[in-house]
Amino acid sequence: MDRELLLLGLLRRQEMHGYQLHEFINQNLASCVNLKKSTAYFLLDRMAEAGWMVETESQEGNRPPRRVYQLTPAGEAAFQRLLRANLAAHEPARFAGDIGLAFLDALPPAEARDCLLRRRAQLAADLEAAARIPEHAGSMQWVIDHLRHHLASELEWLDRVIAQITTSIESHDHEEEES
Amino acid sequence: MDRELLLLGLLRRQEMHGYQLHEFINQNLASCVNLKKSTAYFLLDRMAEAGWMVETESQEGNRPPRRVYQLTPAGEAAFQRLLRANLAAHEPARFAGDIGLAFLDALPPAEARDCLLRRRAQLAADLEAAARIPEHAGSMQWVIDHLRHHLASELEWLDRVIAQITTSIESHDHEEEES
DNA sequence: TCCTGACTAGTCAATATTGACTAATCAAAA
DNA sequence: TTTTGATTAGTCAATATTGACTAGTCAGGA
Repeated sequence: MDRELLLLGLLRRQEMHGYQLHEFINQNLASCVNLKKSTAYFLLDRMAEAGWMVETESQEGNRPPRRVYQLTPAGEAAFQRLLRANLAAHEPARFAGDIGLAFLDALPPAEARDCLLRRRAQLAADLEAAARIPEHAGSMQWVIDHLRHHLASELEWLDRVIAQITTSIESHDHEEEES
Repeated sequence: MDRELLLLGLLRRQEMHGYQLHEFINQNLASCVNLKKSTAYFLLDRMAEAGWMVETESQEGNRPPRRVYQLTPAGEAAFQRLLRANLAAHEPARFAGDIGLAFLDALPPAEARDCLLRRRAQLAADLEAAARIPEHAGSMQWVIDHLRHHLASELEWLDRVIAQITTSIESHDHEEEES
């Protein structure tokens, strides 16, 4: 449903062909959705079927022909409906990374810490990358702000986890010393 | 991949049947994964196929027969490998709710604010629910802590968004007054 | 000029995921 | 007591998603 909203929203600003849509999304909106090319075409075809948009073949030079999609009034109506639904609902995020944490005690603490430090490095890199994203026009900027806020919050939390594990390693070391 | 890790990790503590696994996950680990019953059975069958676990039919009383799964050494090895991979990688979360925000300017500000206030209510309710989750044993507690931290951070951010929209509505009102 | 590797644009068979269903058991109300 | 609704346990056909592929274009170097 949300992916449809995204495609509709982009086509609403200007008509585009499939490849272009997929490209734009993966470049600018990777933090919201992970949309593969084949999925994009599937959704576009289905929405065209539903009368939300019309396809037009377009040959530019002698490049391969491209299917250009443009919104119909029914598509605009669907956009309005989906937009309100999306904004009004809180879709909780799923953290696949928490699955590992749930079984953290299956690993010797020192090794757990090593793994998490590698995770931290990636997270920190992502945060820096997010800090370097240039300003975007209009409300697209909210998405970037959110990404930054979220990554910063994640880093803060991960550091707390690592600190606690480090403490537990140290106290364990002391016990070793004393025995 | 992560879902496999989850099933392996649970079966590692004690053998369980499919329904029980699905039940436990949806009760306690809904913040990490959204695993439907049919998906759970599909994954369990596949992992049994791969030799990571063995199925045993078990009839208790005259209840319907249940398939109980228990880990093999190959399953334990897979668990160790997947656990390290999961812990060492930062899997960025996707926020489907950001798609709506990207098109926020398609709505009159007052209406956008109404929608977001409804989103806020849900988020606040989720946060309160998370605050009431009882303590869990061992490292499962990290998952709950993470959920609480994340929801609090989200609420903080959403409040900032709403505040800014409210400001823009007010300044717009003033312009109306002056004209 | 001809080759190579990257980009453009899209297809399709294989996989993964889900919703809707069956079918039995149990508790408790009518 | 028999009917209703909740719970347990799992199946399967329909949908959704993906990875691997085709096939043309273009730019630049040998």
